[in-house]
Amino acid sequence: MLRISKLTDYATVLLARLAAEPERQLTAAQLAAQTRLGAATVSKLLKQLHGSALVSSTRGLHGGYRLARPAADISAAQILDALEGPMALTECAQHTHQCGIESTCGVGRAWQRVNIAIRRSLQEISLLELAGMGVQTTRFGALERQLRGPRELPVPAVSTRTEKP
Amino acid sequence: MLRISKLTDYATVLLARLAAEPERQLTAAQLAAQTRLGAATVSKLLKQLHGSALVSSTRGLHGGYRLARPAADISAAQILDALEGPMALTECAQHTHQCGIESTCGVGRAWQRVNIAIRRSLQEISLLELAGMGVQTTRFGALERQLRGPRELPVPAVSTRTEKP
DNA sequence: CCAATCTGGGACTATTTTAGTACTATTTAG
DNA sequence: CTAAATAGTACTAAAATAGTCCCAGATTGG
Repeated sequence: MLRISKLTDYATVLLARLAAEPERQLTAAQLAAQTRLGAATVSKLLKQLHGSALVSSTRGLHGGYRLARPAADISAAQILDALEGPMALTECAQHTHQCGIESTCGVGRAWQRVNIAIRRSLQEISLLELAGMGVQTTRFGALERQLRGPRELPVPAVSTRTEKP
Repeated sequence: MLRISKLTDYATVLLARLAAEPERQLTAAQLAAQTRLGAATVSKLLKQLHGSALVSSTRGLHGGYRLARPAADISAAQILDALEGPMALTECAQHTHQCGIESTCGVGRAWQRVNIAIRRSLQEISLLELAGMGVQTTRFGALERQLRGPRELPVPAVSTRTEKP
């Protein structure tokens, strides 16, 4: 349903935690405790984030993770990419095959454009904003502009992340 | 990967076919043949689209489907809604529970806003544009504006829908 | 009235994706 | 050397997605 996966959501929470204390180095276990997510899962996610160069790590005793760069320089798009691979709204946008439906397939092209537009929007949102550490002014640009409008902002529910420790 | 489901993609193709011949009434079988999708699948999709009032149907001999309203009045958001239900980027955006992570959960709120922004963008795109029957001028608004920019448009691949008839 | 041809609505199955776990290797401070 | 970390990989379980089938209801031509 055009939804991001739980893992991506978790990862954002982890990154937000790291962003809250940029100077400290936190271990996977600490982050698991703080976020109440499963230790194994947290560990896996951090590895992935490390692979995508969003966090840096030091191994060995007293090791841990921290953000690879300032939260302001990490975009939502990058987080998505790190966890879900380069995004493509439709399957056909990925391959280069021809499909049997030459006739109607301006459709593919159109979704593709939608795709790109969304992607660009996501690039404008930094981890700083996702973490609620605001500076809502400069960035959020296009998105924020659309949000301000005739309709009122719906009161958003608080997160419901459930997992057994 | 922030992707729409195959079925939604198929549905768009079907709608595009219908949009191409607004005056005719096409049967599920005809549409299946034209789009090369499985007859059963097409049938299911059309039922769903009918349920969401995107297409109208007449039963009995010489029955068939046609668009319920002009293609210009059907938005991408409506198509998404019809097939995937009201969209919510994260799981926590749906329920009203509290999650254990009160601390970091500006995150939920932020995704929520992203969500709404994307949704609003999708509302600006009509089936007419998705079908490649353009009038790219008036609508596409915010999205199109973002697309025009420093970067050049990547050449999009043609659709690769595969299914055995 | 009857048969043919449609749509309508479920129920069901297979496949794919996602989520979560476990185990082993490697690094490093003390 | 050892304890506490990360790194890598493989595996399992669960859930969502995709696709199929069947039968009931509607309509129309003969």
